[in-house]
Amino acid sequence: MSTDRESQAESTRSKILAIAADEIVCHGFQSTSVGDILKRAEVSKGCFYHHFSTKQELGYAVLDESLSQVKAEIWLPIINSDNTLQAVIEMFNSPEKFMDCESVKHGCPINNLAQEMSPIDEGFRERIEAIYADWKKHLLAGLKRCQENGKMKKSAKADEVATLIIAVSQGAVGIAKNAQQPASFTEYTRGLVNYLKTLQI
Amino acid sequence: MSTDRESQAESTRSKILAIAADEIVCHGFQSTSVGDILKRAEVSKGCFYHHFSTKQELGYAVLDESLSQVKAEIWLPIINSDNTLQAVIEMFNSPEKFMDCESVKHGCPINNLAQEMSPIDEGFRERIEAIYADWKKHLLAGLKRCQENGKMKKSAKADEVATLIIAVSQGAVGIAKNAQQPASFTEYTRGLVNYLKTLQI
DNA sequence: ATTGACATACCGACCAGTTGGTCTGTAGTA
DNA sequence: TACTACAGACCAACTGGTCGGTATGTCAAT
Repeated sequence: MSTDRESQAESTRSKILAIAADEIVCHGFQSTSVGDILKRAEVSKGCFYHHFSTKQELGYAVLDESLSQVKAEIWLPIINSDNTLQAVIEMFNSPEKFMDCESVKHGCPINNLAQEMSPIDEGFRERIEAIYADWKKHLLAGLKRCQENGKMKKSAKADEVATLIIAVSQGAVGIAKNAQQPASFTEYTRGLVNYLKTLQI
Repeated sequence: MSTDRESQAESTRSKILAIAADEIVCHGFQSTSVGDILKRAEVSKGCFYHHFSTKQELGYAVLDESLSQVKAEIWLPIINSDNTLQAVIEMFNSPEKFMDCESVKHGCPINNLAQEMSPIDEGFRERIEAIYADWKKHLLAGLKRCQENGKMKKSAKADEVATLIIAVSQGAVGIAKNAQQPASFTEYTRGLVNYLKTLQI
């Protein structure tokens, strides 16, 4: 059967990918050593370079395949809610439901890569910009639905609210990462939450 | 005279410091090579390690002596204004007066170091947290002055506004850095500006 | 059913280049 | 003589990446 061998190979690949993702959030991309990934994954150098032609390609793969879960875990519930505005407020009120303490300390993996790699690697930049654009598009759609359903004041400009939410969340995640404690996230987010409440009907 | 020799040494030191600061904003701390600094500064290794005992100590010195000017250039005018709220709005409306195109591409140097080094080096973390706390303290004082002088609604909670401003500016700087164009800064900042205008009297 | 050609998945020694850092030495000054 | 300010050869550790080899499987021809 080809399946056994192929699925074995696939699991090796995803093992490398998962460990690489972890190493990258901990040390950043440039300071992540391929050698360290090999050790933790208990995989030979030949094996690694069979699956990924360069370290850069590994980085792209981590971004594409492993980090798409940020969207699924954090943004999708908000986007798909029938009351997006309320869902955003709840997320900021109870961040611990979405982010554990570890991820606060390491920050948003996408934001991390954005800050480190965007100025020096166009491949990273393009991918990350696409992610931000995607978030904004869906968040905006959700907010407009709120306005149509009478859950959000129509006087507010939905696109400005959407970008405000994204900017604050990225800023607060960064500040909380620096402080190394989740409480800072709440502190730097409270002003936005209270503003968003004034937009509710 | 001792002065000649000492001032010569001091200028060597500050030359290293300035070039190191530039290298660090361009490549991040960990990926900045001491060797590259030596080449650009036209200085020998012995000279470098005479002035700085380790690369880490150089990083601290850059943070303490070189990057603290960010405050002076951007925040001081806002903090010292007799109408801080208005000054903040103006800053967000005309960011090009405060940040040239280059600095948009490299992002806020302090935020860069925060994101890179805070989780792995307590010395960097402490210094950066102190800077943020300082910004917040002075911004808060400025906003309270606005309230007392009847330039800002007293119904707004000054501390929440202050943290909101900081979070948005950090988030927007990061997003603009990723987009590699100043226009994004304005886009992700507009929502805040319009909110701040509603607080003016 | 057996064989042999071929591909996949992996192994690990090896490589040139770079890293931060050390050490010995020296020119000028006090 | 002793100290400061520098010079630069040198070093071990580590970097990402290469390359020849091998074990294991697929598949077509016999």
